[in-house]
Amino acid sequence: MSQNILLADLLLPNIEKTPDYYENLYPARNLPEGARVVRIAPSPTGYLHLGVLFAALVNRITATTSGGVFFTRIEDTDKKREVKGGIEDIIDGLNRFGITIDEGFISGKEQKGNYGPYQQSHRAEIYQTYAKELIRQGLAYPCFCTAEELGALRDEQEAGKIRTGYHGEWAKCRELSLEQIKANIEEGKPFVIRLKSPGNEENKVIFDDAIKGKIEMPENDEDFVLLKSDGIPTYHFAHAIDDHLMHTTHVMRGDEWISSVPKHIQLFKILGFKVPKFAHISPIMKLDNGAKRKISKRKDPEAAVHFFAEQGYMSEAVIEYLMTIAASDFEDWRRANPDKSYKDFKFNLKKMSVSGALFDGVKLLDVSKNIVCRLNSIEVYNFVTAWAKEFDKEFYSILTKNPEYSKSVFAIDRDVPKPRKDIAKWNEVKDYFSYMFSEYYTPDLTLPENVAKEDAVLFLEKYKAVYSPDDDRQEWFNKIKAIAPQLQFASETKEYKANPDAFKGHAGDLSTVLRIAITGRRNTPDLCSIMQVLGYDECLKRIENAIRG
RNA sequence: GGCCCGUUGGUCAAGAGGCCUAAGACACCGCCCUUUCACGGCGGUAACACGAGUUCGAAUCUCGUACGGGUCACCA
Repeated sequence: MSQNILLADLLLPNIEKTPDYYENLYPARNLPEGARVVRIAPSPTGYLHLGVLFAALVNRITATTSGGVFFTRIEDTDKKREVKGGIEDIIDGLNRFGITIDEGFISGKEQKGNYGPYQQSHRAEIYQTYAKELIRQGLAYPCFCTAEELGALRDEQEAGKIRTGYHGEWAKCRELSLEQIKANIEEGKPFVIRLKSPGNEENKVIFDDAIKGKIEMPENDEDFVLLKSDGIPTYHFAHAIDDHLMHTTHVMRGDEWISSVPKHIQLFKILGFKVPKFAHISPIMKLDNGAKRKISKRKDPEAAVHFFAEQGYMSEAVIEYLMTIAASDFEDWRRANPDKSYKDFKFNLKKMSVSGALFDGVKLLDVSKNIVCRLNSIEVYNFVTAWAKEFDKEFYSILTKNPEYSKSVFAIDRDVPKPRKDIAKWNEVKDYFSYMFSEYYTPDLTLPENVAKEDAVLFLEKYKAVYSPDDDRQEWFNKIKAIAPQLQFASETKEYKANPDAFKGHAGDLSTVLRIAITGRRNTPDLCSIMQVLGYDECLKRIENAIRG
């Protein structure tokens, strides 16, 4: 035993505290029964990934539903992969999506809470303290194996068809004597600290995953690395210590971690910690050449959450869509509670899919339309201009040149009892309303097949004479109906349908002619409103242009 | 390859041995409404991976096969 204490001091001479110090520093949280303490622990290796957003959402809503705490912790123990500005990108990204953070990094720069620091690179002493304790107890040891040696070991195992890894008799450094270790250290050989795993592959470890259910796996017997040669912990070790000290009750993370759970459970037990509840979230998938695969940062633009901002999706829409994936009963709830915030939804982990869902951009569009159609013209104006300011400067200046006009454009078929459901994302707006802005107006004056050019011209001439900008919808259409018979068109559609041979067409066809003259399109929102917004002079100009054309 | 997990219409999914002649949503198609388009209403096409077994009875339980996914680092 004293050998172990000597070893501990030799390996980690600068560590003077003991685990008790930290146990006292971070007392249990004072939370009501049933409150769940959850977290996301992203590593700052790039921009905010859709999967991280999804995990954050699930954690957030779990904390909210249970009256618990949602915190963030930065897992920056791999300095090689670290990206500058990575923390800001992730945390600020979450904020932009309305994911509120109770504790930890609440912005790119600020941390909040009594269980910090919330950045693993600032917690080295804590991990080393626990590692030292493990060494003292003979549960961890130094390993001097080089990458080459480890590679050779692996090759040997593969050749002999033996399970690979640093376990059992393959764990050479387990047997090193104190003298050998001393000599190695004096030679300046780098070393890692490994767990002396008490596990046996023959035994089973069973745990109940809150999402996936009961899972049974062989016990861990690998002497995996606790502390890397730079004294920084691996994920596994940091996870056990941080989630214990931060009193996480539910570890909800991507399901790529499932296979490591035996390691984690073993660590928690060895360290004398209470094992948290695990919930492994299935990844969001993507169809690639007919094959399903996890959505990838490298291959899929939509993996980066920034993509949605560029396209002009509302963050609410993305969240709403993610909720439909997260909870199979969410859509039913939404129908019953159309006006509530998703935050009021009672989230149940059991309603999460066990297998990964394919990302469905078409469904997102639909969800998005349902949200946008509830906005009024002022809100749309504000959102579109905010979007354009960042992603379409030209459109921005056009929109803001005459804000009142722009707002009246967005009011068309919107500030009415039954708003139109058309726009899903802001980058569609320019094209959708192009005819409302002279800069983008490129008319296609092709007439429908059933209307002759002469009739169209004649109609426009007659209409021009009676057109008044003050006409309401009723009056507006009445004028078209009044002209119809003069051109052998039916005033009423029913009239035409009852006796199609008696007419060239019906008033609807003529309104299409007018629509084409005014907008250069065959399909638009309410034409009467469009003409009112465009104004008399502009409409007249366009009608005359169409007559000439 | 070892170890885990999964497989219900094109997609998301409900489903916990008889309520399944298998719900709903998106997409698609048709009809109605309608000045176009959209909205809305009504209707339609379309699924339990396969094979054994247990059972009076299986989408649901068991086993096997196939396929898909994850994981096997001093990365997280």
